[in-house]
Amino acid sequence: MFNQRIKVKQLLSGTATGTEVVVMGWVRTFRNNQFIALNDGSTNANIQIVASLGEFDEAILKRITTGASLKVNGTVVESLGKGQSVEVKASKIEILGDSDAEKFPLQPKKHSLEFLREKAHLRFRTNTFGSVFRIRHSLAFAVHQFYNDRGFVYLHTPIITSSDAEGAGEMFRVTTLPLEGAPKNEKGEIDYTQDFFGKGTNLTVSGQLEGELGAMAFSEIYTFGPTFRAENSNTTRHLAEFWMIEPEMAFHDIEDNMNLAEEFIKYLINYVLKNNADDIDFLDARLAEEEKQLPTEKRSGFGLKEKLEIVLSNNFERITYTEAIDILLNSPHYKKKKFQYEVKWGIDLQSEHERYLVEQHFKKPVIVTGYPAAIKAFYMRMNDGCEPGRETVAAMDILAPGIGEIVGGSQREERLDKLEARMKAMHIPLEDMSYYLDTRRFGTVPHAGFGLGFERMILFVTGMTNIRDVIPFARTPKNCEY
RNA sequence: UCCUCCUUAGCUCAGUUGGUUAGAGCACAUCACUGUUAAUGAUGGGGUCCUCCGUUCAAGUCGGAGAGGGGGAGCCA
Repeated sequence: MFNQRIKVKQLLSGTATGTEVVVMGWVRTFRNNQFIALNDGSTNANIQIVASLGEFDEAILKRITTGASLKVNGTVVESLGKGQSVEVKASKIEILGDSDAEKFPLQPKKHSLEFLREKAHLRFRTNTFGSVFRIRHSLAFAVHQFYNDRGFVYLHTPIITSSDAEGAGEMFRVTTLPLEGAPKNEKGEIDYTQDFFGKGTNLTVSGQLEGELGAMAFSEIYTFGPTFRAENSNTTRHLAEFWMIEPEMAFHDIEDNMNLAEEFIKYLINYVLKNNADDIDFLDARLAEEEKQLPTEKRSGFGLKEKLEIVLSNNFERITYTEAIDILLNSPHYKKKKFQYEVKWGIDLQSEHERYLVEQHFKKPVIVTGYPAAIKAFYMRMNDGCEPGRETVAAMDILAPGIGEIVGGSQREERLDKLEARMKAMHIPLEDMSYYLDTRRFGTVPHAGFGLGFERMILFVTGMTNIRDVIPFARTPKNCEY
């Protein structure tokens, strides 16, 4: 058995001096031909290995370079140096894997995130990405814990789908037909009846519709999986492949939906503050350092930890779309004509409008409800008693400082006649969606749900600003490395 | 897809009104030192100045096109 080692995190959290240990990890730096900073990914902290002068072959010491992997036998001792309380005095050092220091791209110095993005396979070995991806793991775990504790069933919705009615953007086609010389039908179109599934199929853009089918039996379900959008979006907030959490709840109205979403977000933040305190502290310090480089007017004014604690201790502001428009119209910003896009009832809120509401006006997360029906999806429930010409739906978006839309959800239209009318008006073929309409035909109930962009949540919690830095291997237009 | 900025050593960057042999720190090599904390000191090697085309006696520097990247916008999570 090889793995009889102690992890660095455990070793640093109070191993008695005098204990004989085996540690394994990768060299971060080798100082003074004596002191090895060894890291195994369990924490950003390194264990200092002391290779006392004269006790090791010159040939071995030569091979202890940044990036090399080591197995070290030694004794835990109180450190004589100042930077750490304990260290391991090595009795035996074995090189598991050499690392040519001239070619290894990571140096004991600050690298740009852009550079590390190109070295995505090695960036896990840096402090920043170590923290980010340990937090990503924790958040994923917390998602399951949150819903499991509340009796939700984790439903695996399909990744390959023949449904394209969601309309949430361009889809990636899934096919085994040859690109050249694909079979054609009489109309000269590609004949998908000869394709693998006998019809056209795509990668899913959302598990929501299937999620609704599950909620109509289990009462409460959630999905948590990858989704795919072939939109040519080149921003710090979009990926072609991203992960989404979509709970769907029977017997819930829009208010229940908001309550759950707010509770969920706070739960995730709280979980990470408790379980990843070191990583949050590191990212907090890193962000503070970055802020110092910025001109005063561009600084956010408070730290990462502070921001998360403010979110935890305040209720999310809840306003209607109509109120949001009024706030914008009465804002000094509007009166000074600083908005690039027109503000009037009926528009979709632009990024600049959302940012103003969240970052200038309320300075905390905001839930906007009751959007105009004309700009929202077919499955959202029509609000009753609307002014003619101002029909709204029971939609809700949660807007977060620095991120924008982090959650999008709605109460679903459970009334068959209204749903069918809406689908017809939006030219959605009812026959293709018969399975979906069955939930309204047989024991329909009020229900609601939302989607939380997992990577956007990670951005918020880590204070990172580019979504490509919070997913291990980012897929974006013109970029699919690894 | 649109707007905008950027691309100089392995990395982070400097490079004057266009002018001879393009610099610094880190990294790397050699030596010295040895309880260091991104160790330190000395010496040394290291360049398709993103690519192509053009202007000019002369282009890292000016112009055009292209590629890659950053930021913003649209779309959205």
